[in-house]
Amino acid sequence: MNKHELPKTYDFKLTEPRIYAMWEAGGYFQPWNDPNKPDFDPTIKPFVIAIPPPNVTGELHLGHAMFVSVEDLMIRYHRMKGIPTLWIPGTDHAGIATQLMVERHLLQTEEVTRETLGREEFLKRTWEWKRKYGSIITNQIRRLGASCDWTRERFTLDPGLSRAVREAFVRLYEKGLIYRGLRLINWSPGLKTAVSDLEVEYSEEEVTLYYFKYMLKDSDEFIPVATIRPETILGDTAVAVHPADERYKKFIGRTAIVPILNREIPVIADEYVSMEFGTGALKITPGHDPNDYEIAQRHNLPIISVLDAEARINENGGKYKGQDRFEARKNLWEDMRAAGLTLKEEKYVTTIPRSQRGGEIIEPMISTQWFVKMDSLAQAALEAVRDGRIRIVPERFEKIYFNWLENIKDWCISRQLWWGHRIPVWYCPDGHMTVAREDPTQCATCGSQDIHQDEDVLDTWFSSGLWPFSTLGWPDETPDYKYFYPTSYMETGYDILFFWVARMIMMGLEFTGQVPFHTVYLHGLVRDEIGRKMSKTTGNVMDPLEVMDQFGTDALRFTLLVGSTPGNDMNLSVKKVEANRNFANKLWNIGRFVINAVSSVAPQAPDTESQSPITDHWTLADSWIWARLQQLIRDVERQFQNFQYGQAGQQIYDFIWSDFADWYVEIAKEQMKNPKTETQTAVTLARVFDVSLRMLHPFTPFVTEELWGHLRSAILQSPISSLAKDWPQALIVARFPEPRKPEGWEAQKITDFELIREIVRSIRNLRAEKSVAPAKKIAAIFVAGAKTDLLKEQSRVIASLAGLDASQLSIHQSLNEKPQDSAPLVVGSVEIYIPLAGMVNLAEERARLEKELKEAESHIERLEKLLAGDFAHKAPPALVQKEREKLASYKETAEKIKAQLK
RNA sequence: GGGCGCUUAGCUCAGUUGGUUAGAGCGUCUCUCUUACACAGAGAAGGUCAGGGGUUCGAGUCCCUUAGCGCCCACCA
Repeated sequence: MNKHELPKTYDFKLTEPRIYAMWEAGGYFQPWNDPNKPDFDPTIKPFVIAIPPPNVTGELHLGHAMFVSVEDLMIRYHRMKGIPTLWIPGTDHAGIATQLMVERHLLQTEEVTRETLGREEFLKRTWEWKRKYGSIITNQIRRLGASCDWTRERFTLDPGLSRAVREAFVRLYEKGLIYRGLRLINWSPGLKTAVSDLEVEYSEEEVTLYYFKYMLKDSDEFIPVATIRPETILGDTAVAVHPADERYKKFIGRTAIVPILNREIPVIADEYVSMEFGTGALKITPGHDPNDYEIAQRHNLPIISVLDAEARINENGGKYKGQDRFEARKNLWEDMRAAGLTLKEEKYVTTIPRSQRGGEIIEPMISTQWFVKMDSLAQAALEAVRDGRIRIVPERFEKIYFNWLENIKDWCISRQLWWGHRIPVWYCPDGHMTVAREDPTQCATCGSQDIHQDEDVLDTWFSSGLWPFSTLGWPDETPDYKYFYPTSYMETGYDILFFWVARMIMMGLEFTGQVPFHTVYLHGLVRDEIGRKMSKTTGNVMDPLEVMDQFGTDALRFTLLVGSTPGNDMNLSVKKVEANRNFANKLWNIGRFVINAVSSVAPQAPDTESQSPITDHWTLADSWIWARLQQLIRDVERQFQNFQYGQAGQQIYDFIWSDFADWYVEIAKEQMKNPKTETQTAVTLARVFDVSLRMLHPFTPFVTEELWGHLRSAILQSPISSLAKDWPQALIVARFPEPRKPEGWEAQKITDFELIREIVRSIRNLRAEKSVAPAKKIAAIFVAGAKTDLLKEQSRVIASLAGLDASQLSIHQSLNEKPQDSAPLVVGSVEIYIPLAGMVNLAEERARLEKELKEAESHIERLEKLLAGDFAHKAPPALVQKEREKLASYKETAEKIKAQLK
């Protein structure tokens, strides 16, 4: 009959790709106020998020699903508020990760290493790889429903962004904030590159602590020393003891002999040495230990490096040259044992530095690298958060942020890799450095044309740090940059607060003089259902693509958004996603019902212009659901303002399922049968459903868009078409509901309806208790007192929902004699008698009533005590009033029950 | 060594200006394929909100403390 025959089950597989294509083709992802267009209005403030760029060769994981869900929610919400909204997408070249991937691939397929290919060829291959696979991740982001402006997509190695990197480097250099120097840095022997402090992870491990003798020159005396890395003995340049240590005082200033190598080194005194720990004496290896390095600086000790790039012993290691560090450790120890220099070995638990990427043990090494001076940058970044220009949500991360920045050390930014932004510095044979924005042809100092560029590339995070403005055209003052910068929110996982967020803030302030965003929202990590980190080795990785295949994108998104709170990790289980798939389907079926109702409105239906559903002929249910909806809109708005997205989603869910579907829709079925109420019911259904879809859209964009389209066209083709006359083509740009001040009638309607609802529930309850067949209509007698009019008015509703026989239903203000052979119920001040011939067991009924009486009385007791105390004059009057009313109601109930029991 | 988070129904978790004997989903039990939906409907059972102390008229919510779990930061060989 109607044109809107929708299938019984929501088919997300067909719907999602179609809807996404519609959005993208419709240009909805682009800000409606565009600085590059003639009708641009610069006075309208936009809402902007720069996406955390996924690795260009990465694969979609739940971390992506999480940030897309949250950011798309933020973006869609603001877009629906009518704000010009821009979500800038893009990808990160991810230096180490990508280079490793390509290297591995080349080795597998062609059996070549990057070294044999050479730098130029290797980079060519990597670009090919990027071109071939780089769009996989962005397409997967699309599948999540991300409403990014793909016309503004960026890649960190794009010419524009590369220019920004150079600009940033040169400016910092010219300001003296970038320097090159020989320093002790963290070296990754597996990756053969320096890494920053952040890229080193420490894990507690059990190792061996080796005790040995440091023999003193020309003497049988020795100083006992302990180490966990015996191979570093080869690089020792001193033995240190505490100046006040009675045991070793006498050795200070003497000479010790390095085992096996027989090098002579001094015994020095330094307060750093702890007398209580170990043997109280310390071997000093400035070339391979940060503390020793500092001590060496104080005492002017030589620095000897004994390891090469792959952590093999170098020429300074005598006969151990060429041996791997662990091999050398074993061999050296054996030799020392043979020489009678060892004392003992014991098990020892300590923190071991490991590479975040490769997992191998990081080796501190002396090396020439590029650094960024952090003091002034960090200071500015601290200020920005302290003075509130940037707000971090949840707030507790501010402390963590402060703590890190207050203790920050210079940032090693050079990497011995090929894939990345090459350091824009050229050297001539005389050692002059030329630092330039454009590739120079000659040395800036001496004019020599024999110049070569620094071999190293920059840390990936250097370019990521520029992301919020480099994507908008900086350093040029482009229209996009001028309008969209600074961005609004920065949304990302708390695990990259230091790596990325802090650096963006520092660089943003340094280069643009503005905070790059005013709000940082940090989400938690997604873990498996029992809280374990998802990892390939544990085998508990959930693939978002599979989850979406099985349950749909909306279900996954809703699950990630609801039940997770900012900054807290969440445990994700398939069960939850399934439950939310069910919700999408529930919504779908509510939609089918609503659309059907709209389509069946009689042609001569009256006009529906009135915006308020409160006219004389609107039913209690109509008014109630509308009032509840207004309440919900207010709650949701508040929740959005406070970043409580999960809470907002949950409330919308509850409203739709528990209020709208379970109650209003059921009542609507009855009202639709009555020509008098048919139209208003369809209108109410349509309105409430429309608003629900709008509110839900940022959470579950696909199913809501699809349903809204059907709803809209159903309305436009119906006699109530004026309802949708101002609606746009697509829900994605429809207005998000605005909260209104509660109107006077709302509270009363809600209270009245609650009574009806309680009455229905208690009758249903009784039916279940008495095992009355569900289809059986039963009689009922109501004694309603002051509520008589209300009940009379609602008798049809009560009858249909509670399965009563309308012809055997009577409502009295009072009754002299209580009906015989009936089960008595008391709801508030209303008494209900259900005649159940032969099924009423007097003893049972008494027991039930007594139980209810006891409950009411315990409430009375509690409330009386409460109201007799300080509560009555200390608590807010409105609250006291509410409790008084409750007490009165319980008292009435109790009296009614007592009367029953007589 | 600092700092932070978590501990609420059998399970996974919500519960943000403290307001009155706690909510959801899943699971369990009883009914029902009632013309939107069995990916559903109706009903039910289930919690001394980790333990202790305090502030308050009132605490799951604020303060102190203890315990367990987890995370971050930190140079003790």
